[in-house]
Amino acid sequence: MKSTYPELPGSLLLVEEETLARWREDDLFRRTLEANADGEPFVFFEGPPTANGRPGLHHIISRTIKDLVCRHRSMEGRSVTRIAGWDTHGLPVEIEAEKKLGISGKPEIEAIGIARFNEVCRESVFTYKEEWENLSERIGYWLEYWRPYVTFHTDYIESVWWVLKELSGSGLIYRGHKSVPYCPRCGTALSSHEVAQGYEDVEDPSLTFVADIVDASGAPDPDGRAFLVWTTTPWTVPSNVGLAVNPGLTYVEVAHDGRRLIVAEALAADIFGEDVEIVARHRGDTLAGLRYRRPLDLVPAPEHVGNAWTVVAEDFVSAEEGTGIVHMAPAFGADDYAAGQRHDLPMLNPLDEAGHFVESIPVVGGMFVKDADPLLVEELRRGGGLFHIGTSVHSYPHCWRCGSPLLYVARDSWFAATSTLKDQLIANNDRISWFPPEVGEKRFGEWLRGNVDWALSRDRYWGTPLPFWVCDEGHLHVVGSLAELSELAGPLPDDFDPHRPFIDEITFACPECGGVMHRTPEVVDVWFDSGAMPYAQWHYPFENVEDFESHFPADFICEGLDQTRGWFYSLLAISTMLGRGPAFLNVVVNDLILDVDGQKMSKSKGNVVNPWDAIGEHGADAVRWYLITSSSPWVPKRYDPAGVREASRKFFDTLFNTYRFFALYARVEEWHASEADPQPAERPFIDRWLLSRLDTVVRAITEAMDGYQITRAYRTLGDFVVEDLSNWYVRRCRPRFWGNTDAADARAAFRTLWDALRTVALLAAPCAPFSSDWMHRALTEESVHLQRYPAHSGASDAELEADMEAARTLVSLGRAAREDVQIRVRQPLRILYAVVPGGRSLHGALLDLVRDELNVKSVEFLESAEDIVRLVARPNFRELGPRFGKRTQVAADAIRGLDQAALAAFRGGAAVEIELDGQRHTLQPGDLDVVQEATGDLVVKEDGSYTAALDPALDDELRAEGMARELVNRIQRLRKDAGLEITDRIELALAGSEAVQGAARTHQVFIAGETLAVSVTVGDEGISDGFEHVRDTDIDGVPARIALRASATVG
RNA sequence: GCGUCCGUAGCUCGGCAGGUAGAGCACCCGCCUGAUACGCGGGAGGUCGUUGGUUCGAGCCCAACCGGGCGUACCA
Repeated sequence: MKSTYPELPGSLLLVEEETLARWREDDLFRRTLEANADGEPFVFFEGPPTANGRPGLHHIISRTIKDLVCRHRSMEGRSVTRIAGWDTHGLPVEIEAEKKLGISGKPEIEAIGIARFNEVCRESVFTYKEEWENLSERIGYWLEYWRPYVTFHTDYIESVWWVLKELSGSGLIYRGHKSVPYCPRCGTALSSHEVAQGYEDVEDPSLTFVADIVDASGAPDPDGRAFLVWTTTPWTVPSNVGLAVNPGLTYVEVAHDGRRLIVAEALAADIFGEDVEIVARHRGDTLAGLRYRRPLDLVPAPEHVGNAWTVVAEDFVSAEEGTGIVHMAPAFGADDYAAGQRHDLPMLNPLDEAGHFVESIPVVGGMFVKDADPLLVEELRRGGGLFHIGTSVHSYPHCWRCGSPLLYVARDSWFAATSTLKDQLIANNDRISWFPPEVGEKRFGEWLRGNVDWALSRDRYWGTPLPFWVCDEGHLHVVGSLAELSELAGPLPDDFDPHRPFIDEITFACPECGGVMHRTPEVVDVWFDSGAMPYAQWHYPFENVEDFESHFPADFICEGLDQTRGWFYSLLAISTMLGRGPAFLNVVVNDLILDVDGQKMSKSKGNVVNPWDAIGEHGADAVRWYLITSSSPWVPKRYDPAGVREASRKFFDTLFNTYRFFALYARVEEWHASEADPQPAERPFIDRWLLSRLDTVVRAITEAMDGYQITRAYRTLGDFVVEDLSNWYVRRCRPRFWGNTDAADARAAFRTLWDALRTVALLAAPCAPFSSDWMHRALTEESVHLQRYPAHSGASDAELEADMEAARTLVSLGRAAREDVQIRVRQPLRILYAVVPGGRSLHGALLDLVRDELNVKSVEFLESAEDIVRLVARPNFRELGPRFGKRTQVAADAIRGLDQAALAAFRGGAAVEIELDGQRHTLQPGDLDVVQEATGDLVVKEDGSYTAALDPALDDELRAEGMARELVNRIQRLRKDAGLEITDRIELALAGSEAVQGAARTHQVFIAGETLAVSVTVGDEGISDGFEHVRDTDIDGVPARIALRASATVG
């Protein structure tokens, strides 16, 4: 049994500190895992962050959601495995290492040596590991950091190899020569989802050049005809080997400066102006096969010329932009490459690995491509081939890590043939529930429908080495395990590190031809690492086979929207290629966190919020609560510290105050939950109401949580705590908690409030794990995180709740009426007339409650006072619409026009008709509401179908009572100022005008009772020297004198 | 360009299968002040981005447009 109810620490921050210490002491997280070890699994996958970057505020939102969902399921008894993960390979790490070593680019890396370079990578991988772990702990994100999966660990790599071997076995791995996005700085190709991360608007040259037509022998065209060609990449012009036209478009020859320039007809006016001189017209297909002189003769002609420098017909050519004639450089463009293959166009690639022209090229040798643009334009001008040069802004892909503009270059790469499984990818995606759905259906769905093969290889150093060995004959052997490798190549050392450069040295005899097999030098795309985590986190299939089977697929994952093409895709692509269906079944997507002004947070803008600052200022629970309740996770969220403060004040302060109230009196009265507490059915109306509300709230929250509508769930809880629990239940029930002579009633009140607080703690636990745990321990001495989440019992009573709703609405209206006539609530009034929709009327305790709240002697429901009532018809469009169609408004007008007698009759159940265009229609009960409006000297307030009419008339009796209440109010203030304890008894003397004295005498017993006065004397003569505290005061202009002293009588 | 989300009171956001606009904060007025330097009540404040359309009736459905975010795309 609870010995006592502890004081709340002074702030949320202190509550969190204290709770965090308890968790550490109790090793609580592990205990929750152990408690549910035999429960039905709820499978969660942690998307691995890179620990060589610091965690930001945006990480807090997804981590809060992850934690919230996992805690919720855990409280439902599910066994939730929450293995941490670290993404440790790839370009981000390598770039960091380059900086650390003060080098840049592949030649410098290789000069230092791959061994040394990778050593630095390995060291930097965990730079911020501790900060991540500490932040996770501080925000209450429970994750099994003691057994993380780490993508550079040998076991992990071995599982990735296994995956690759499986894929290879299914014929999904191939080496291809394709045009791929290529980062010249990093010297490697990128996958399409990496490219998607780096689009930026840039200003590029807009170049239009001339390509003179020649005949088969190379002689100029006798008519001086030439093509006009547009490009935004002048550096590709030396590599031009073809022009493409659309076979179906019409092209025109335009006389211009002695030449006849060919462009698409649709664009002629844009290029030459309205008064173009058109000399001839051609269909595109008739132009195909024409030869032209290459615009720049810098790159040596290839050995196999093929159809170089001829016009080809391609459907992708449009007349939207440029000239309608497309410059083709198959070495630098996917369309160009494909068309080149079709038409036997050669590839001219004068670039080195770093995107520089090779030294042997005249004019631009050794230059970076983008820097060469102006020189090439100048070169064109000199040869007479320049038509126009300008600039245009368009969005262009950049390296997602280093920011260099990407080049599209035809290169050898390893691919996974995902596009052959497009239908399965789509089918598997259909089995995933996305929150919000449109991300899955639209954004991700579109992406899948446009799926291209996954370029897996990276020409880099720090990554999972591709386990592909190739011999001179071109035979491929994929190694799927370390055991297999040692079988082929001899024993491996115990501490074998599968990374480069060591792995590169391993060779073995080709199983097919006996030749020497060397490992292909590339490493794998990091996204492949992370997408393989479902298997590799268990070192599957080498170990933990059962663990893996019971933890696939994930029931739930949650990451930022930016992972749509990242982790979400790699998980699905790999599981689909393995034939295992979707890797996850539910995914919550969160959007960006913006600053107060809606700007993206970025270091350059200096508007980044440090998560430690946010938590240090407001507390983790407040930040968590704010992030969850301010708006749905999937809409961009503006982070507003003022909003966090408000959330904190509103929810946490209210909840804490409610606890303080409970604890204060529970201590005084020494109440503890026990069998002696009355059963709910035996408790007063308001207790049963609160318990009903609680059950309704539990049901609503459960439904919302099950549907991953966590924002809705916690808004519901917040509203309950503030509106129902604190502002209504506690406020109404305050007197029941102290000095209550009805012991059963006191027990009922304490028990109800205790139950409510405890249930709120349980419900809040997933979202606000610290304060809920503090409170739950304070109430029960047990951690909230080892309890079961509340299940709704069906105890809710809709009638009860509707009655209370009606009462609260009437109270609200009554207050508004008092406001109108400026009569404060302390002044009693005679009567309130009330109308409640549906003919509901209130009785008993509820009626007392309304009378008490409004301080009126009686409340009458208007059936009994029809002489002061006017009936008003309110048409119900929902019913009338379907019945009257176009004439709904006419019918509504007719109903509004019904007279008092007709309405009274209708209310009484008689048949009433309206006439429309000569036709009579009998009104059905649902067609209209008959509402009563008060008339006369009453103050009337309405809200929907509610009406409250207050009689503001005062008489002497009411005035005296009002005065008595004012006196009580002043006496209480004086008591407080005098420093008396709540329970101290006093001796009281009152004096003042006739009104004061009269009221004091009439209501002496009342005043004494309210103020704990053992004696009351009235009149000036009563105030003698013996009173320590004397005060002259003023009650609405009436002077009064109050005197009191502590009584010797023990209370 | 295409796609998607968003646009509702000064600010942050609700608005449940279309039935005639809400909450919180801030502001103003009042009340309360023996759990709560907090609370309560009230008030003012909106042509629901614009324009059309469907409908008896549109914040909600459709179309176009405007503004913003994000995504996407090697249209050279």
